[in-house]
Amino acid sequence: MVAKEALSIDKASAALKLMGDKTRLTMLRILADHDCCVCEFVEIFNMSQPSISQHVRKMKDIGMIKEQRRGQWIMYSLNQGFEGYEMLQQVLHQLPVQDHHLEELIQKGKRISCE
Amino acid sequence: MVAKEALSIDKASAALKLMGDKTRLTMLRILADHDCCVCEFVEIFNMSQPSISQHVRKMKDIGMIKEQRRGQWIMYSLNQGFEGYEMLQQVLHQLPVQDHHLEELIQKGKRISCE
DNA sequence: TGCGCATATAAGTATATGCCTATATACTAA
DNA sequence: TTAGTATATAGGCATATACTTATATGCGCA
Repeated sequence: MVAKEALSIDKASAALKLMGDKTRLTMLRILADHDCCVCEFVEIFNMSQPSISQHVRKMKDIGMIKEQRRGQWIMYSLNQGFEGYEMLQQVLHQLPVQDHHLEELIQKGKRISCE
Repeated sequence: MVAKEALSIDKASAALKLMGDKTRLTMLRILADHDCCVCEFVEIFNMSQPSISQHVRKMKDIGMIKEQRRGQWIMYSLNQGFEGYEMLQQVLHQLPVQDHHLEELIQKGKRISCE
C-alpha cells in the first residue's frame, strides 16, 4: 500500500479559499449528492446567472469540479480526480445535506433532468 | 452513541475562509503539533508582528485557537472545544508536517520554551 | 517607578472578491 | 436562418482582505 501524498499547503489553501464562500460551499455540498447545471443554481441561490457562472468557473479552474455538456445544458459535478478530492469529501461530509434546495426546485418544476 | 451534529454551512464557511489563507493554514498546521507564540510566527513567516497578530486574532475570534499567557508570552494552541475542530483536524492531517519551521527556529535559538 | 520585551490596536493603502448589468457565444428546434 | 434558452465573458463598483507603520497596552524585573 502506497503512502498517501500530502497535499501541499499552496494547493490546499487555494481549495479552502474557494470552500470558504457560503454560496460555493453550499453548491459543493449539493454536488456531493447530485450533479447540477448553472440554471438550477441560479434558482436555488436567487442570484444572477453571471454570478453563479463565476463561482462555478473558479471551482472549475482549479479542477475541483468538472463539466459535461448535455444538449443545451452543462452539468457540473465534483471532480474525483481533483488532488484535494479527499479533503473536499471529508469537509462536505461534516455539513448538513442540502436536499431541500433540490426539493424546492422540483416543486417549482425547475429541476433539470436531461435523460 | 449520539449522532454527530452536522456543522452549519455558515460556521463551516467562516472557518474554511480563515483556513484559505496560506499563512494561517501553515500556522494551523504547526499548531496541530506544537503550541506557538506570536514572536515565533513572526520569525517563521518573516512578516511584521502586527500582521501575525491580526491573523491570530481572526482565528481566536471564531474560537479556532485559544491563548494562554505564560509570563511575558502568550502561547496559542488549537482549541479542542471549537465546533469545527474535527473538520479542522481532518484538513490539517492531509497537509505535510511543518516541523522544519520549528527546527530553523531552534537553530536560530529563537524557539520559545517557557518552562 | 521605569525600562525592555511581547503583543494588540489604529489607521492607511493596494489588491482581491463578489456582486451587478450588458453583451457575446453555443446549442436546440422551428 | 431565426428565435429562444443556457452559459460565458467584459466591465464597473462597493466591500473585504492583507499588508504596512505608528502607537498603545501588558507583563517582568531592576
